[in-house]
Amino acid sequence: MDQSKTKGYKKIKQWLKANGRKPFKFQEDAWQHYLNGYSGLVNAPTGFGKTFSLFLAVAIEALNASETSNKKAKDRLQLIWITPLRSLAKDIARAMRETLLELELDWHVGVRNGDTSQAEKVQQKKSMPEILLITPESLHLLLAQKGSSTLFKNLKCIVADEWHELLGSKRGVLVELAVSRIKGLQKLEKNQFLRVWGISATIGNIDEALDVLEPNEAEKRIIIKADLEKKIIIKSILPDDIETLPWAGHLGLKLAYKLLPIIEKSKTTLIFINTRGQSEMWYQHLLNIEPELAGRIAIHHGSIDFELRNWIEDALHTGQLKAVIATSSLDLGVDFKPVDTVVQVGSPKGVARFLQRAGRSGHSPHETSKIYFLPTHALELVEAAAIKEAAKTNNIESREPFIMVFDTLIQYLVTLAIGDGFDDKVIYQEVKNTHAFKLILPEEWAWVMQFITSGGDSLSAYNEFKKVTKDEDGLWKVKSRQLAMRHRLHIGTIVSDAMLKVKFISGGYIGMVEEYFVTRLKAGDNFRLAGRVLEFVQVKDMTVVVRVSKQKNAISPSWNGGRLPLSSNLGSVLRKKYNEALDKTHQDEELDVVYPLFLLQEKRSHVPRNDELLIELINNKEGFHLFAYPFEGRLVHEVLAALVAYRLSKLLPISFSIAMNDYGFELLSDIEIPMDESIAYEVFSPKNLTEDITLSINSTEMARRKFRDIACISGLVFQGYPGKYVANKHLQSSAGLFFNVFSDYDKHNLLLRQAYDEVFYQQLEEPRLAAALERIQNGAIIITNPKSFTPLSFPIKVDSLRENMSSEELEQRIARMKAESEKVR
DNA sequence: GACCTGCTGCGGGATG
Repeated sequence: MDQSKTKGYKKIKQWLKANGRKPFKFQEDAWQHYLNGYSGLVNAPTGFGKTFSLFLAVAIEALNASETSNKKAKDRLQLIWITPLRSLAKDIARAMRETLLELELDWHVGVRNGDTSQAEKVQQKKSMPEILLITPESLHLLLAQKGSSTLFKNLKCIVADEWHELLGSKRGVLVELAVSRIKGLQKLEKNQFLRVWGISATIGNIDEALDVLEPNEAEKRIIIKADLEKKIIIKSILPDDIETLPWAGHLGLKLAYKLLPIIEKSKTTLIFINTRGQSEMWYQHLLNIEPELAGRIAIHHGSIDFELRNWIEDALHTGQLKAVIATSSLDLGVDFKPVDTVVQVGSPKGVARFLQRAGRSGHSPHETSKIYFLPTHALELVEAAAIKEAAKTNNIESREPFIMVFDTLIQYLVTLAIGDGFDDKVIYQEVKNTHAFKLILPEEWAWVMQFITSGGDSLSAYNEFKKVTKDEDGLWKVKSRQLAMRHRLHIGTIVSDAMLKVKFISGGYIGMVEEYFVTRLKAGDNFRLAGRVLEFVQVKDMTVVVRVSKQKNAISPSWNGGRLPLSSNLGSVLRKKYNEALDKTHQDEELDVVYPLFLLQEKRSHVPRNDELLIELINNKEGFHLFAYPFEGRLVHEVLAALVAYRLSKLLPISFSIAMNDYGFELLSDIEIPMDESIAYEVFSPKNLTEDITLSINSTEMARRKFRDIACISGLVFQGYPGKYVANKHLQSSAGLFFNVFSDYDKHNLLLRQAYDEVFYQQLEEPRLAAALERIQNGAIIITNPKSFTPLSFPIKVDSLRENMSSEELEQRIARMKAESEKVR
């Protein structure tokens, strides 16, 4: 049915017209489909009003129904808007409130998350706002409330904003489960209005993204793709001479001076750096080469105090700050806080991340986004060319949804049990209808139920694991109030490392550092955080107390963050660009600049073709090196190196030390490594892959480490109260205890199985590894014997040296390598 | 010809 003749629809169009705006076609598409009862997914570039496509659809519906809507205060809730970030909720709420005012629609917009005050929560309990902006965690907390099952009676729509961010994580599973429950509750009330919509940036598996959000194919579902091109210009910051760019390295300070004019001529600049520690170094370096920037630039990353970060975001927004150096902490929030210019320092490792960052500039529909790329080593210029091509052909990474995560399921069931309780037959069906658990077997469900009611086979002797019991009304509930409170504190799937807050003696928080970093400090030592040099005084009440230091130089804490491996999309385009660089079949200025390096690589060894695997055998004083370059990212290379080492050692007793980077890996041995074409095909074979991986790496140890998160999420381990401190060691050891008990007495424990699955599929990326080996089998293997290190092998060598050496020793070693290299020349 | 690596995100309320 055409909805454009309805009262509300006309009003919205008039209102837009009065503001000099015309809806995009995709927005009207979304309104029409929403009003006709569809669920779906909206996919459009940033800056085109994705938010308004759905928010206004719900508003139209409300305007159409305005006379009849006279609901009891309790039944007000119409729209749940899920955002992955608290800060986004604030910005979206503001925009919605302004719009509602202008539309004269008397609706309230509420925000519900960890920042919401107790008073406000009580108020919401009495009377929900019509629109509620909420995080996945807080939505589960809502389900954990007594009396929550009536809240969703008149709910019309659930929107998962930035759905691509949640999709590839257990937080996405939280959304799936909450949606399944709310649908079930509406079925009970026989009031089924609910439509489920996602808003997503472009990802490789957009169809699957919809399947996860609305798995029922019988529903009316649609994907609305905006037929709009966002123009993006990618400009590499090129060295005047390739020789100024190092062969190896990740910091990139050598080209920093080229950034100054860019910062100067832009009103606001966002500089993305890959790591927290490096962002501190860049900040210091920019101030050193341009003291005028003092007070006009700032750092923003995950270990800087929340308040300070808020201030920085606002100051950039208002133009008080000229530039901010940031990690992925500023990836999101594109639609509300655009900047003039964006710079990416070093490899972004993936196409999607790079484009998302680019989108923060030139944000309105007809502007062009511009992003500068500053390479930190020579080969990164090839990455720049590869990203340009991937962006042009829309070769964007997928986000793999999680399935069969029993820790999250266990948490969810206890959540329901501390709320209004649950009927296991009903919930089983609901859970089985989600994407995450559609493969769950009746016996697995029975195991989960047994686990939350009795603690399972191995924990049945302990009362604290008998969490859930059947009530007189036939529903499963948690009786203990203390247990319920502890559980509420633990809702969510993010498990953090032990961090200590950093605070001035005089008061005022600066940020966080890791526990282990502090253990190495003694009183009087200096370190750098949030761009300031701080003198360590003491640790008191689990807070690091510091004062301002007069020293200029200090160490930067390194935080043990996640690793960002090269995505396989980028890897494959990268291999292609290697050929074009040597053949000069390209139009990339970046490749022109690195051309001399490719010539040298070809002269000393070989530039691998698209369908080739290059193996370099180099023999020097250090020993016998084998380098191989699959371009699959360092996580895959880590496993691949162990696998090849294991298979070689079956041919002849030999041991290796292993090193890798995003492009390839190295095996180093004292004795000559047996290698020819037939051996190469054999050791890079996908045959017996799973068994050989298991034998070549210590999967038990890896699973044990994964189990820490699983133990926390499933509620086996209590992480302590917020603000109170539980030592990391304690957490690891008690999770380890459970791991041992389950391994010894409860082999069929599903949480144990999940730990191994997570190791194989997420950490080792077995499917990607298998695909890489398949590709290698079908291509050629080229073996060369260079006389010295090549442009490809050198960076791996430097990285491997760095791991075991101080920087001074490293300096000497590099000087020696350089000298030896020159002799050959 | 060549050095300083490792991201982000969340989080109590029932009862007197």
